[in-house]
Amino acid sequence: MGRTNALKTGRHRYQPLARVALPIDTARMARYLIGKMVVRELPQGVVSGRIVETEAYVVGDAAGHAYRGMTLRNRSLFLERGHAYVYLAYGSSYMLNVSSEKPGIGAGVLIRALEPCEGVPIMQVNRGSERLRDLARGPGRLAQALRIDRGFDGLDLCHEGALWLGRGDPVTGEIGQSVRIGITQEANRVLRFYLRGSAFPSGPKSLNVR
DNA sequence: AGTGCGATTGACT
DNA sequence: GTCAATCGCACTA
Repeated sequence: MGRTNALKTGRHRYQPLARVALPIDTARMARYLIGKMVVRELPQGVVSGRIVETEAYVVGDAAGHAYRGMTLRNRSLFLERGHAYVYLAYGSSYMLNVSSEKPGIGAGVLIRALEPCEGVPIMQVNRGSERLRDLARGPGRLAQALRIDRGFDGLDLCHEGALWLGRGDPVTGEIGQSVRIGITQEANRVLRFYLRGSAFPSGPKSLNVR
């Protein structure tokens, strides 16, 4: 922290991600997003976190929500890369995804965990939890900490606003990979990415070794 | 109109 | 480690 003055903008430490810099390939995008920032601007202040865990839901993936074609719920997955797809899982947890392919092609990256950076006290209020490690470890917790819901579905995340993606500090550690969490279809595909050695990714230890 | 099912979480043994 | 809550959505009729 602190050596990123070259990236500084008027209001924030980080510039938004440039869409042209996003890989047009879902698995590569999932890896690319490790180390980037999710920034949420709330009335109380800015809340942000560094992405430490993602999962790719690729083209033709039976586990992906776009697999059976476009519906009212999943249509944001078909937007140009860099748009939010937010849905409600299990009736209680919102999931933040980033669309990842060309317009009309449905695929996305699930943001599964953040290392909290700015606005930790706000996250603690939003989550009703004090523990730093639990604030955004898991996709549902992440959305709760940042107050993300279906209202953000379809938002372009490549511009500063209520919710956007920022360039992070360069990733120094290794990026690990594993099978994805919580799915039954295509369960053997290695499409989960995480920052090795970080305390903030979700998942059992057994998945966080490679 | 009815049915079944999760890209999870938190509580509990 | 196990397990149930919870509800929007897709699917069938």
